[in-house]
Amino acid sequence: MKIKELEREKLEQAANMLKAIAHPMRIAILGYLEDGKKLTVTEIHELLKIEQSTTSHHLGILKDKGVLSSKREGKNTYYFLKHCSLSNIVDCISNCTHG
Amino acid sequence: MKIKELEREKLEQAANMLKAIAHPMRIAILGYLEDGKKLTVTEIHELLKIEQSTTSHHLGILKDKGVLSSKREGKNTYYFLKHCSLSNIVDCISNCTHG
DNA sequence: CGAATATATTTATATATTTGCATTTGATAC
DNA sequence: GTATCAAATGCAAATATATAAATATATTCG
Repeated sequence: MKIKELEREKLEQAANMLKAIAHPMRIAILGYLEDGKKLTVTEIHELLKIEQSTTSHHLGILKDKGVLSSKREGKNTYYFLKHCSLSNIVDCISNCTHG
Repeated sequence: MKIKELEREKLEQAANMLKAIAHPMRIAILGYLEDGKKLTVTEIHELLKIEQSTTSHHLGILKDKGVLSSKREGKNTYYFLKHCSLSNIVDCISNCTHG
């Protein structure tokens, strides 16, 4: 595999990760998961006041792209940040946003 | 306007900004614009080896969403980061990426 | 086992994005 | 003025994404 390919792949992975985050609801989810907090699908779906299936879908995207991890405990599945530093992205984008 | 609306709007703006960044070519562009560097459309189009019109389109998206600013000088238009701290996002996502 | 709760997946429709080509606009030089 | 270089725009086809409703899968409890 060429260096160039590696670069392209890495760029693509980075883009996919950012694309996963780049959605109002998913940014809100990340906002709730700062400082290593762990929340269940139901908790998030109630906090955000959106459909359960939609919530699960969003969490699935974030997990699939490597933003979140999950851990099942009994009936519940807890979701949490895979890399704590990802909170920086939300903080940074918030700073650059006037509103 | 309600607090909730403000929140929703801010989330949306943040999402739009991230969505603008969340593309392989546009991440690459941001990579070239670290440390306050300024580059023209042609320079970027040659660096990335993509069509001029495609380059212009990407730059337009980044500018429209508040990620980049531009400054015309004669025939050339220079593009640069609007907030230097936005480089942190690229750095952060690169760190969280294995590739 | 069956009922209840928590999550995930499937499906369909609507909407948005990416890309390159062709064209156009803008700025400079002659 | 015309020619030239730089950048932006309009368009169309392919592709991707968002949402909700319905359904399916797990897990626990009795």
